[in-house]
Amino acid sequence: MIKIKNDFDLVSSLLSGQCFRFIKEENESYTCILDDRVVNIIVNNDYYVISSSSEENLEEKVKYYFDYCTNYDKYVSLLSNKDDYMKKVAKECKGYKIFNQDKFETYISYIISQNNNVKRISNSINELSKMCGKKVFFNNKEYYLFPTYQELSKLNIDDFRKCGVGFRDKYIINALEKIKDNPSFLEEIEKLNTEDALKELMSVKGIGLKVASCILIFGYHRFDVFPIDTWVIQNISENYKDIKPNQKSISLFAKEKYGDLSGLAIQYMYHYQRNIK
DNA sequence: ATGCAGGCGCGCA
DNA sequence: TGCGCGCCTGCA
Repeated sequence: MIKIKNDFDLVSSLLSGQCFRFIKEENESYTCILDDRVVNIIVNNDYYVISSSSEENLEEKVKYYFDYCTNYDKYVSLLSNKDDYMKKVAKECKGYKIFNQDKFETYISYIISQNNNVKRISNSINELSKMCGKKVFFNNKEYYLFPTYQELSKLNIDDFRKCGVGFRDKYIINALEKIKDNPSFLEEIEKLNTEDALKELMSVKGIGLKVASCILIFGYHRFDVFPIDTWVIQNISENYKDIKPNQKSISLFAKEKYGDLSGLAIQYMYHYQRNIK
């Protein structure tokens, strides 16, 4: 068991939709499956009290996952200087963080997320994990880690269907084949600039701009890519009257206005529109 | 109960 | 290049 400082908004960051593997317990604590272990987090005013199925490097692990290494205050103040509306949004989003999730897990999870709702996405991911992920016992309950590439590759198209991924079954297969052809595919993305990284991810049939952007921001912690969805379009059109409410103009606007932090800026707008306002 | 939920690929102009 | 359509499926 460890304690870490409660200096961000765990609950709203979890609920914002960036990760799919957490459970709210009856005692208001949260149980999350983080890569190689299960953790339970009790929220106190000053501390998060964290217990885990594995104590090994627990503090390091948790601090990395919940992004204690990034100085969000600096980003909030940089963004606040850009315009008045962003100043208001950033202030409200101060506690919102983008986690450091596993690349492979993000890659597969966001393929499943397309034209889908959070509940069913979580369901499918849990089923996949149950079918081939490692079983872990924690507090007398069983949990299943997200499968590794090797584990997931053992499944066939019917198995994916059984997990409820629907028509995305073939997209997952394509994504796995990409790694089969080039085992360091996901690592190589890291070295590319954002434009090339998007292009490379989109070379997988089943990954379009939206999914590729989600993978880069949530799996690679790239703060200069922005998944644009209806929430963001709504927010921009309500607050920036001279920007046309479509993908292209919003993308151009965000790049020019917020530069390297455009992804974080758009994420703040998304979060504000969907969860705070 | 029909359209939607954090899209995508395809076929057609 | 741009647009409309179908697609799994559970849920409001």
